[in-house]
Amino acid sequence: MTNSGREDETRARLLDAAGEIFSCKGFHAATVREITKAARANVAAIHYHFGSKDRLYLAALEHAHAEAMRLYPPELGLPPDASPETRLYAYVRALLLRLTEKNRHAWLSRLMAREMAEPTPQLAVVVERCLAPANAVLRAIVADILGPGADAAAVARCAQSVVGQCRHFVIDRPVIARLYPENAAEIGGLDALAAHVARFSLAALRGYQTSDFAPPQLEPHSGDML
Amino acid sequence: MTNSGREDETRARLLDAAGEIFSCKGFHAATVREITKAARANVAAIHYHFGSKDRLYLAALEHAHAEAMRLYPPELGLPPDASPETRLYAYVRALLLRLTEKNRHAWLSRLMAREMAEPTPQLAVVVERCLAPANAVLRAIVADILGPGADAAAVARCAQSVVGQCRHFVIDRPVIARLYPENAAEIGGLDALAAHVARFSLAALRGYQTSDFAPPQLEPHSGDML
DNA sequence: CCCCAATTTGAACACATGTTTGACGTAAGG
DNA sequence: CCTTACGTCAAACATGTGTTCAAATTGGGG
Repeated sequence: MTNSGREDETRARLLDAAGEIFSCKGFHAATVREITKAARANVAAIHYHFGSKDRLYLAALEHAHAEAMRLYPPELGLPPDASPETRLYAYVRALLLRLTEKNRHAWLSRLMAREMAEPTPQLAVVVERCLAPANAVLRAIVADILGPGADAAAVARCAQSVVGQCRHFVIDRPVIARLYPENAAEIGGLDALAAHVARFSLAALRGYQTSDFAPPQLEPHSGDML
Repeated sequence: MTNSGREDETRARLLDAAGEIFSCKGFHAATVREITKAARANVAAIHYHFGSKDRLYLAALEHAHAEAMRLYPPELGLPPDASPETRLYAYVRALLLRLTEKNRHAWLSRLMAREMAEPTPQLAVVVERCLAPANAVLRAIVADILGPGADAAAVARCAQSVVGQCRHFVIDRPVIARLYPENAAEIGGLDALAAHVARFSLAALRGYQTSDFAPPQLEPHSGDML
């Protein structure tokens, strides 16, 4: 302690500052000096408390994961007898909330978003443990709406269509705003976005199984990909 | 050799190597020495041909943009009398192709994807010039399917829902694969993905206007965001 | 043949980074 | 009071970075 009581405090400040700066600038662009300055600590404090910049990054990710799960658990606090439509809306809204969290830890899930664009081996496991339970909940909701005729692949694809919309509206928000410069606010706030994604996805799920869509024959692409 | 004729060749090799390495490791993580080594050129060649690492990055982005537009133009080679459904499928397929391009320039659109996660001021303009025309095409298709009763905001949101699905299925593919480890191939190849996104989105657009969905009242979130 | 401009090269520079060191200050125990 | 352990701090270290420079190399023209 330096002193009594203060010992863990700088560690916690370091964790918070690291999460915020890592999420804003990425792992490489963020410097330990910037983090320690934001945390009002010395450069050596990182090595003392965490060992290295890498381990600090890992610790910040685990901390963010724990905080996100604590604030927005997959159950969402809904009554178990809620309709699938309500549960879908609640799931979408909670996901958007987790992705845009700006209250105490503005960076909670943005770290994970950045990880997906530039994955690091150790953290894939963390992402997996964080995303898998929530995704199971979503698939249950989707399966309920699709009905018994849907196979697992269709359920999985539709669930990812829902997640993809949410991630895009939040993560690519600066790009979307630039695409509609005249009326950037047209896209709307979080609740309007949640309503749109839920409405769009609900209509999609209801008409998915009975769709008469058959992909037309187009000129084949040169190389095989994916 | 060094002279005459070869002068532009190293510049082209530099451009190719820069695009590949920048797209794989990001701007900060990529080093000029790695790029010049991949291009079989000297470190000083970057400064000689482009002036700096930043300008090389900008040149690589513009080069990638031009190549992507040349290979997969927004018109998609469809007959002008094609149905909106066919045009939607073709647009989705072309977008997926652009995002997964692995033939000659595996990194064509991945640079843009990385830019969105970690935007740099100068390149936002490039992204804007690249994405805006294609997005106008998509909005026209979406407006056709939605019908005359849809306002601009609804069209914009639905168009972004389509784009978001495509980006998610391609960019977050490693995450999706980890979510379904038992049957990773279940999601399917590019054509299957294009068929799913088109089917999902078509059902959504057809039912969007006549949807009876009303967002249920949930406990409000603490902070206002976005 | 020799000179010239363009291009490439290896080596060095200045700087920022992550990391380490050793001293300093603060409490607790004898 | 002295010792000890722990946390903090400023300063320095080693390394890798982008950048720069002058010499070397190339092919074409007088």
